[in-house]
Amino acid sequence: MLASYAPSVRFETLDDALAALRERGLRISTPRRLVLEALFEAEGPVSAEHLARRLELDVASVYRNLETLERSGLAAHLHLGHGPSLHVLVGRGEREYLYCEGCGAVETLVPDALDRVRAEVRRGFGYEARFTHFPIVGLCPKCAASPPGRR
Amino acid sequence: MLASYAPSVRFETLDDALAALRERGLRISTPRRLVLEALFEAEGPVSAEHLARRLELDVASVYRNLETLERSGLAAHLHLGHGPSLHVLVGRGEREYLYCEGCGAVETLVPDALDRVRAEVRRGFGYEARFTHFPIVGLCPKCAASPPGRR
DNA sequence: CTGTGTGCAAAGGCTTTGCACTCAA
DNA sequence: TTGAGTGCAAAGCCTTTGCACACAG
Repeated sequence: MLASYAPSVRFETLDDALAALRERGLRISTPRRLVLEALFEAEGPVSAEHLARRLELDVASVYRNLETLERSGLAAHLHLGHGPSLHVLVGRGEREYLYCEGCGAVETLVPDALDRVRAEVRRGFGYEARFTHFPIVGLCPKCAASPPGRR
Repeated sequence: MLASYAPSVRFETLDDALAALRERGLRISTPRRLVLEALFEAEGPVSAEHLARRLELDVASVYRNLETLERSGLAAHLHLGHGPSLHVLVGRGEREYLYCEGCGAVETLVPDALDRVRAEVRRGFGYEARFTHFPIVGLCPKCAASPPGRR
């Protein structure tokens, strides 16, 4: 139980992901493969702009591919504060983050780390909270300790 | 205890707010007063565009005033899903919301409603979660019950 | 009178869309 | 061979900025 929002299928490897795309009748163009590889190699969530620059691809193509990957259940995007959307691979677990508004740090969480928080929201309001699209934002222990530091 | 992010000063009335602006050496122009009044009358968070249209003001002026109000601690903005930022008055308590990604419903919470959720985040990760800037997003009881309904 | 705040217009980030060409299947 | 996917360019949202004028204090 504790349904969570884990993907129903897990794509652990690049080949798994490519196979899934082929099964959907999608083609494996060079840009598409590059984007997918870059997501596999990424340390954390990345922006379309970042991928385009790093891979020397047109940003429009990157956006279209990210959308395709998202519709295929291979990738997802999330919002950390202001600025561009960030993209991650789905299927290897880590989909939830804690974002510190003080120092900008992003802490990657293991899959069920927020289950107790979700349970608390469910208990109080009946809402099934998702923290995948809009992660929990706050102040990390260090920033929470330092001077009031508004904003 | 349970510090929360309640404003240190409370502005219950329009006159309180106007006085606070004057104290800061800010002028009370007609557009500024209209924006403030509209925020006092608003049912919930509103966009700059909405205010501009409703008040027949230039949208740039609305944005500037919202920023001024925010810097003065009278207003705040938050992000509910995609789309424009939404603005609310600070100082009358309600600053936290639950947003349903299924049906778009926005549930306004009383000031300390999320204290137990915050406590759970603190307990688990040492983070001091803020839900004022990026509210908790999920599925309301009704949407959580209905078919899987991705997205 | 002074300079803060205004409307209008232009520009700036992020993202999407139109279009003709390329290349995966 | 053919249409899905590409690069390039333009446009679309949301928001900010520049500038000359207006008006609050």
